[in-house]
Amino acid sequence: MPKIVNHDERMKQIAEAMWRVILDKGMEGATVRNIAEEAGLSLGALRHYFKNQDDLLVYAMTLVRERATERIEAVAQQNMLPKDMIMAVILEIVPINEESLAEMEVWFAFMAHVKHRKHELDVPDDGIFVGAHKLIAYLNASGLLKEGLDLDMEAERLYAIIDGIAMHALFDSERLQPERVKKTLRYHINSICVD
Amino acid sequence: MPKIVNHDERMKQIAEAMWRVILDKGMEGATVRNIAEEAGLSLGALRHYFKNQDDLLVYAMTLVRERATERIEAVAQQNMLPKDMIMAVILEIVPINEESLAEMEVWFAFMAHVKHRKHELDVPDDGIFVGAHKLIAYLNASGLLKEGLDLDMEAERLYAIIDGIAMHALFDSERLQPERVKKTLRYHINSICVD
DNA sequence: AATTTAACAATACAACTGTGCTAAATAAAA
DNA sequence: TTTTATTTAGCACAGTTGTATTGTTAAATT
Repeated sequence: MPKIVNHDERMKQIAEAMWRVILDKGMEGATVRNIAEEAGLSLGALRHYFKNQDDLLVYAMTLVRERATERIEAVAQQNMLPKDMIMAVILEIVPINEESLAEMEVWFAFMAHVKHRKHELDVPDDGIFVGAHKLIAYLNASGLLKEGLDLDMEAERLYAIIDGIAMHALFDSERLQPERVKKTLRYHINSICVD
Repeated sequence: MPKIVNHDERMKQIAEAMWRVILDKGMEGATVRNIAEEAGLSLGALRHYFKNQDDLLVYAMTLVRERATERIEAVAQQNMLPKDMIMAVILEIVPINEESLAEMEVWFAFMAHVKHRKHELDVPDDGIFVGAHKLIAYLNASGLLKEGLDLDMEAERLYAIIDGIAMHALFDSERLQPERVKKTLRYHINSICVD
């Protein structure tokens, strides 16, 4: 087969081009033409890889999720102190740098766009809910949690805080800068952990 | 037939029609034609009240914010126990019924849509940040806050929890139902208050 | 009574949309 | 080299978009 780049690689390049377009022009600017141009391809070429726009949309979303999951798992496999690991994992979700800020914006744009079409599109879940539960369970297993806490409630609360801060960091990045994000997260973790 | 309703009333009707369209079809379905049809008006009529789409967008956003603010202020003026009032105020923001769920969805759609156009559009702030600070300050003034809390951090955390839960209630309303929303919020408030 | 203005409706239009189709170019296999 | 499959480009198409223009009617003002 003609393999300057392989098929999957091209699909990823197109998906990444879509991210860039969304970052630059928002979801309303994410037309097949704009994406093709950003990817340096013709309309026909793009259509060769994705038979319609929804296919590309779902693929691009799934790829965002995969990339984030990979980063988190890489962090989780490092050998760190439990409280440090929790922080490190959360900081892979919450946008604190250019890359994760872009990722978050793309994900948000996707979610808002896809909200009223969940039934017709196979939209991936972000997995943060189960992640929050795992983090709380891990803290508990490490014996770091304070006495008398409700684990289920703590997971729900952590889940809300993660996405809340992520959202604020995205929409009000000037006010909620990386240092303040970290400070707030550390404050919360300390509030539920023994010293 | 002019003057059946006055000018401002018509503008509100059109904005409300826009909300309904967004709820039904999402932001991508919020075209001037769909909005006009939903409002029972012609394109020309709509254009008589809003000279372009951005004007309508900003007006509709502002109206969402105003309505919510009014509801919250009405609650705040009731004579309640501080902790109950805090809960009541937050429950006016977080979507727990059809109306506030719709409001939140519209607001979210707006935010996602105007994200990359903030500079050219005069989009209103939701005011929840200052609201969260006020709530914490009120709890503190009432002597209900636990010792040794960082007020600024508590406000930031409450702000994140409110918007995080709001977001989850919106996108995962099946799992995060009203009772669980209330339970989580009560859990958090109790965790920062003396018994 | 005459004039102006507010409140619409109808239509036109250029730009842009996703998608389908055809044909050419390219590379691999024979 | 020939054959075959993959990749790419270009364009047509029908539909939708926001907006501009023009026309009509009735109320308000003079």
